[in-house]
Amino acid sequence: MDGRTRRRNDTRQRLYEAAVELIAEQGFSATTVDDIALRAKVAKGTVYYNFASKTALFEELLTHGIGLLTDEFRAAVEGLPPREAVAALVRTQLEYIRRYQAFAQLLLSEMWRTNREWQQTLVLLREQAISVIAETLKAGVKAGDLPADLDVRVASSALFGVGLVVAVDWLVFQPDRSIEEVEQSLLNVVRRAV
Amino acid sequence: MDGRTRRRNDTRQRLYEAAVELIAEQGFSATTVDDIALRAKVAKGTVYYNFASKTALFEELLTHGIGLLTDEFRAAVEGLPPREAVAALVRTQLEYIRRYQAFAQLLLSEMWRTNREWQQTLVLLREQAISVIAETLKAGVKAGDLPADLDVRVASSALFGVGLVVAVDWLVFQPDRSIEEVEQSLLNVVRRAV
Amino acid sequence: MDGRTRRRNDTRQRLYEAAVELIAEQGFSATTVDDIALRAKVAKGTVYYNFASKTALFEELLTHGIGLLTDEFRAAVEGLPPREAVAALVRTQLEYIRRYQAFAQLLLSEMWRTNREWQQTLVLLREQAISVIAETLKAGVKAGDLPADLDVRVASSALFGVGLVVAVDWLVFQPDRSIEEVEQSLLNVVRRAV
Amino acid sequence: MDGRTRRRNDTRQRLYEAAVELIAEQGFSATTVDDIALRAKVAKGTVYYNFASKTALFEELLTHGIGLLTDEFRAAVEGLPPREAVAALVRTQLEYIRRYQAFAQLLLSEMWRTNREWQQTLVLLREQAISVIAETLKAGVKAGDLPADLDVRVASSALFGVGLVVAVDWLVFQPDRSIEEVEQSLLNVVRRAV
DNA sequence: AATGAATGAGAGTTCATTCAT
DNA sequence: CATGAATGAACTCTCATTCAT
Repeated sequence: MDGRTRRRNDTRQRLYEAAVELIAEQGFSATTVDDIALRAKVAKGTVYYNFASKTALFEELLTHGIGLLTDEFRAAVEGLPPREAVAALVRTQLEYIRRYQAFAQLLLSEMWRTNREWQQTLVLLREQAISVIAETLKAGVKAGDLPADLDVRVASSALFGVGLVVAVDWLVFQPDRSIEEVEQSLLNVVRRAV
Repeated sequence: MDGRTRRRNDTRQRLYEAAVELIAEQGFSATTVDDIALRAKVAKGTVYYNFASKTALFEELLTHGIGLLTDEFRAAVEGLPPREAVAALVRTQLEYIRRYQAFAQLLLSEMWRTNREWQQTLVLLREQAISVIAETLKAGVKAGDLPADLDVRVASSALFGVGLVVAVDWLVFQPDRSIEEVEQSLLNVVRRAV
Repeated sequence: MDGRTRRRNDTRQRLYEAAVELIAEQGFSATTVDDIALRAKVAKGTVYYNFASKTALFEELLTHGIGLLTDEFRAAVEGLPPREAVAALVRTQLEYIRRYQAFAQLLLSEMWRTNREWQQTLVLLREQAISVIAETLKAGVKAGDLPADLDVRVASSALFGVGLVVAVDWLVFQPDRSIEEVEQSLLNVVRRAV
Repeated sequence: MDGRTRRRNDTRQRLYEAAVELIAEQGFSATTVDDIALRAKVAKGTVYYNFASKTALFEELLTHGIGLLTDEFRAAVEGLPPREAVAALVRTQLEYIRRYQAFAQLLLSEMWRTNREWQQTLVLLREQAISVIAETLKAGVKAGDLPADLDVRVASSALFGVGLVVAVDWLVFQPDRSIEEVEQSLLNVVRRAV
């Protein structure tokens, strides 16, 4: 990687971060390209030098963020027996949300919208992340470690949503409490529930 | 109420409904006043004759919607013993979300944002609704029906969020499943959890 | 005049007064029909019941106001010898401006504009008022009481303008000084000048 | 100054000129931003790229214009004995008004309004310009060249107003007469008056 | 690789005017 | 004679996007 490419990657990274934070706070529409450029400390034109459009920047950002989560999900369950794998998923999600709080907020706000340009992209990405959960649950049912009548589709979707909403709620409204407490409570509930 | 007042209230009601639906689908910023007027079948100026601004319309709408939920929560727990009261809250929330799906979607999208004009209003309203849950849980702990070590603040907040996200997820992504299933699963989980 | 007509005249008078004050303060365009109705304590529709349009209200108001001034000019010079007549005109103008301060401000603001709807009306009215001054000066020149080389057209126009600007300046920026002082200064200057 | 800065200053200058002319003709409220952009031959957005708001453009314009007049006043009286200095002020003002006719018209229309956003700015600027006149008169009184009982505050204010109204009246209603005549008449009157 | 002045379509808002009551 | 809810054209202002430098 030569100097130019490195510089460019730097700029792109700064733009990603600026965009995630701002969109988490205000939403996509309310965040202007001027805002993003200002926070990333580049000129407005630079945004368009690096991304085709505001929407493209957002979509790349979604893909990047959820791809990361999916990868971490995959790594977490690798080789674990079903019940431990479920616990690992919960821990991984919480950990991820703590690290990328703004991105999590953004997901929570956009995931259950309809009629947005990037809806299709988002649905696909969601599917991707949830499928790791679903596979884990399916394996558990097959192995007899989880109840045979567990509705895998509903359960994996709910697991994902619950983790997201509980963690973000904690970060936004009760930031004084330790994440371990939240993790413990969630794990307890999940263990009893499945 | 004279003819004029009735006409005006009609108009306001139509505007509420149009705005809720559109904002649920697209978010506040992406929804234009033209859109709202068009769907409510009034002229754009009429929106401004009835509300001071787009933001004011949204705030009145939030106040109205959450006020309704809070009232239903209050009515639901009236005179019930703790564990039944908790179940009643869950049922009420799901019922409410089913009836006012668009409003629920809107809440899910806006509730965990920060830095928006109406944030303060929203935090207050949230407090209002959640306080009914908190009181119910507190009474249950006091009566010995719920675990003595239950963290009421975390639990009520989580209960509210989980209901919201699971129900909306169901409405958006799995509308083919019956609400009773969802209710049953949620009740099971909640019962075990508390 | 029956009860109805009296009531109507009342309303019209109130609207006149409200409009004059507001237009003096803010100008014609910046004054809204809502403002006028509010200050006159009538409903907005009432303005349109009494006047064809905002512009018509303003034109009637100009005609009425300058007509009054012209009449007072005429009455003031009646039968006086030239030099006394000039003094009388100055005194009359000041007196008038003191009584109808808002209207005078309004005149000062609109009289030297160009390209406005009512420009033609205003020019005509101005001519009307100034012609009384011009006739007085002409008679003075003829009688040998005023310099033979006095440019009547320039002088009458200047006399009118100077009186207006000095008086309004006094009312707006030096309201603590007595009108007699202003009158005395003006009379001195005018006497020496002609 | 680089190319970009030069381009931008060009644009700002063109906008100043377009705005002055239009506001002089029609007044501030009746002049639209579209009008201004059209006459300056730039896009509407460019107005807002260069000025925060229509009001801000107007205020900058006022500051710029009266600053210029004040500077010329200062340069004109520099080193002159009192009576000559007064004559120089009159000549300077007339010359200025002839050069910037539209701005003078605008001043005449706005200076004696009340209750406008920029009123405070205008009062301050007026003070600035008039203070040069006042200082000149004060020096004359001190030197014994002007009557000891001259009310400096009233006189300087009147001098400013009279010059403005007479010159603008001449430009608007008697553009056929030469400026020298007007200057001569004004100088005569002023000389006798003080 | 980056910049920032300029653009114009489209957003929120205002307001003179109409009309059913 | 008077009202005030409703209207829509026209306004001020915003912002994603372009492009010459």
